[in-house]
Amino acid sequence: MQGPPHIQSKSLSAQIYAQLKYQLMAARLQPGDRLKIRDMAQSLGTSETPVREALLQLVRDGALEMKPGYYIRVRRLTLQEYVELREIRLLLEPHAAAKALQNVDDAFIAELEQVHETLIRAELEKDYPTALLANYEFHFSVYRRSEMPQLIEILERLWVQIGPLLNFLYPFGHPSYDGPHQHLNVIAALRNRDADALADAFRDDLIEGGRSFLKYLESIEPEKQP
Amino acid sequence: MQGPPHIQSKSLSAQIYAQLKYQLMAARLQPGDRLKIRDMAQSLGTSETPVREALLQLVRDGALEMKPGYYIRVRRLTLQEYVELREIRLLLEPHAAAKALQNVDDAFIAELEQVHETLIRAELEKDYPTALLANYEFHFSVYRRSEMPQLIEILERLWVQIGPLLNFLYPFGHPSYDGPHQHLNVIAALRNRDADALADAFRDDLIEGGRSFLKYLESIEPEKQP
DNA sequence: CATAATGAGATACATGATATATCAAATTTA
DNA sequence: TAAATTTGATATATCATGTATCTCATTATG
Repeated sequence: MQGPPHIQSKSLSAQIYAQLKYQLMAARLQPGDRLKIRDMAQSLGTSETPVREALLQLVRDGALEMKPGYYIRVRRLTLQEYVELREIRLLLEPHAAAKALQNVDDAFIAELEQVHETLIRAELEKDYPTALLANYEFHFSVYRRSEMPQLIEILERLWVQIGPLLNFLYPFGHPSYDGPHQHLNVIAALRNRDADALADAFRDDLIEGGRSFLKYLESIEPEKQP
Repeated sequence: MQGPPHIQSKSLSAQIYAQLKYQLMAARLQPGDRLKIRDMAQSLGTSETPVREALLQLVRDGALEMKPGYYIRVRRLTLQEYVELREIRLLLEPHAAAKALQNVDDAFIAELEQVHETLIRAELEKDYPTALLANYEFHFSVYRRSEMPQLIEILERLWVQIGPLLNFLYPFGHPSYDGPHQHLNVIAALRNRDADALADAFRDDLIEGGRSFLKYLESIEPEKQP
């Protein structure tokens, strides 16, 4: 999600799709939020067709759910679905990171540290949308260096499914930092050019980052989210 | 791809999407084949809107490629893209198989042997569409037992990207069986309830199955496919 | 209290209009 | 004369608009 979307010279469907994806990642939308084609078309100043097409793409991505003749809303992940997504991410993300290592230079590591600082600052200030975007940027700026575009596509789809849930849970369950932040292990591993340590650092970040979310999800699962 | 598509009581887009997906897996379409919205709408007896929507889904899946104002055609994978997809599959498919093991019983193994026999018979008779579908069925009937629906979704998307290429290459490059077929190792591992052996068998099947494709792809890559 | 009819709201689809990319032929130019 | 460029015709996707249909909630009814 590189900056706010100012796309041009693409089809309208594609532009709307990109906008929505950004909103899903940037804490603008929460699980269960309903999206109405007609309203969106009006507020965007377009017709319903491209809106509908963009929404259908996101349904396919698993970010939205649709009851055919009736409504479209931001998908609500069950606890079980969240766990499954995490399991898949554990298979893919450490691998992407390890592959990225060969394309990492010192300048990149410096940039990454900047992103991490932005994340920490935003968390302290309780600016969760910024924190979420910084976390996204931290992970994907590494993954992108893997030069595996199709793997990155898959990972983007996984993240856009989880995004709204994080938006909802972040204030309650963001990592607590008893120990050092896992991102620092990532940076250290990059410095040492140690692929195994790098993969492990991402694995740990995923597990630790998810732990508090999981705990919270378990506690509210019976009653479901609003 | 369970049998020919006779879908009902779904949205038109979804029906058309399912049909196209089937055709992509069943050797009806080859890389580079062009798909025209208007023609398809006419031959299906529907309007253009649902056709376009179905095609857009498949573009999103990576099965089709589209030059925005101009054409839509079956995607042509480059050698590099094929290799990347195989790398991703190697991360996911053995895992899915291992997870499936706990839900496998003897009746299932017997069914799987039937599917494998269908595959072998079809290959001998050079009935490649049937062989491809049987191979699909062999793999996914195992994966489905993993009870990881989202992982299976991802795998389906990977296969639908590769499908047309296999349709094109199968006559040239289908596995040669110097040794025993890897599917037999799969069945043996299932019988022994050996998760590691099962994962390895799928890994080997993927690598061996891809080897001859790769060789062929490399030989024609410079000039590209028709 | 359970069930059936009714109505509002939203999506799904069909139809029609517009814009744009490509290709080929004609024209210009070296 | 040959090459390159322009120009126009054609085909196609894209988007807008209008209509039909479906789902659910509410209310009426047995």
